[in-house]
Amino acid sequence: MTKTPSTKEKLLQAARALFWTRGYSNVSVRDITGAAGVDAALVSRYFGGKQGLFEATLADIPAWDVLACDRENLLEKAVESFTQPYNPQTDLVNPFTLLLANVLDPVMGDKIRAFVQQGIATPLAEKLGGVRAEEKAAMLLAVLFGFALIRKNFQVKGLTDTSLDDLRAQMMILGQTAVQSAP
Amino acid sequence: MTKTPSTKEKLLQAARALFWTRGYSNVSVRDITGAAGVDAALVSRYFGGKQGLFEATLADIPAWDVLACDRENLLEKAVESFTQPYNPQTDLVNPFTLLLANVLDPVMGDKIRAFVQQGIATPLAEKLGGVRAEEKAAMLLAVLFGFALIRKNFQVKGLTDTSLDDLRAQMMILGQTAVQSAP
DNA sequence: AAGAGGCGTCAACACTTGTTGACAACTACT
DNA sequence: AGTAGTTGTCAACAAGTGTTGACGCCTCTT
Repeated sequence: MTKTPSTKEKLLQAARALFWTRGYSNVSVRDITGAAGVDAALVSRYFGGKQGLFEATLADIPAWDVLACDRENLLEKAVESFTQPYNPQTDLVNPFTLLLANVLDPVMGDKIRAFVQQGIATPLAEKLGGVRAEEKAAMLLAVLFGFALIRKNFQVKGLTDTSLDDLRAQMMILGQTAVQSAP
Repeated sequence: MTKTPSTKEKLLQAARALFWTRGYSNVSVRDITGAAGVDAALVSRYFGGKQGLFEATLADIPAWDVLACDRENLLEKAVESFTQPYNPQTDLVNPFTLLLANVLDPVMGDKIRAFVQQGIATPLAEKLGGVRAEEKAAMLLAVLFGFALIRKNFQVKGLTDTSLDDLRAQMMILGQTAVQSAP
């Protein structure tokens, strides 16, 4: 049986779920502690404040496992990780929405941008290699993030109701196009 | 000479500039009135409150002029409108960032989604026509919005420092791929 | 038994938020 | 001149924000 999580873990879990969907400024400390079922004062006690709690959730983001696989099936893995079924429960491990939800925040924006550049874009460019690696990596990220944005956040009709297999096939074509350098 | 704008116009202008960059919840009424140089009480007087002011800026969005041109040069116009130089002053007429900045807002999200679907995605699908028009339109939007997201918001290196001509060429290829239906 | 340290609860704080109503200044009309 | 309507100013409000310090409870050690 799973042992009951500690208060610190309960706070982290609730914070991640809320920051993930609504962004730093749209979530209050009392929202988090209310969802976690603990007192509001414990956020300052355990994490030094709301900002510290947010940074703890940020540090908690798993390394994007796509970066760990070979160059050949990198594209396939990337597409797969961005076309998972729409399930808030399991999607928590996907850092995408947390990044999107907070990049505009006046205090957290810089942190988010630095994370995307150093933790995602630069390693991806190194993995891709070749000429104009940075540009190709950025284009691929644009395709992936744009897809997730239109599907999950804007919920535009053509992407929310199509089968995952069809979507993945389309995304593979787009991804391959993105990583091919113009002559 | 340009006649001095009325208080209402000054408020709308400042509100658009701030909501555009930081999102609804990250902007306070006093931020706006401070930038406009007017009293904070006038927001409630003229627009019925902060929410009314936001909706006024939303109603102020010009119809996406790309939707007005022919089917042939639609793609070129769309790419062009999304690859303008990074200029906050002129970019105010581009609805993109206002939409992105507020789609996650707990109170404004629904309004934004409805606007994107009815004001952009559906007309674009009708313009594209053919089989799977909705899907193709959504994919094209994903490419366009994803590009703007990675470039302007995340400021990833490969897209911020490349020449506009190169970027446009790349985007044209991606856009054409997006609107081609899989067999 | 007595003390210490970790853990949670409660009330309160200083501050910002959006909004309101009273009041003054000005213009336009009779 | 007098009056009505508009427009801007000021102070204040209630609600919500993040944070702090005092207090009580439980467990372990001596």
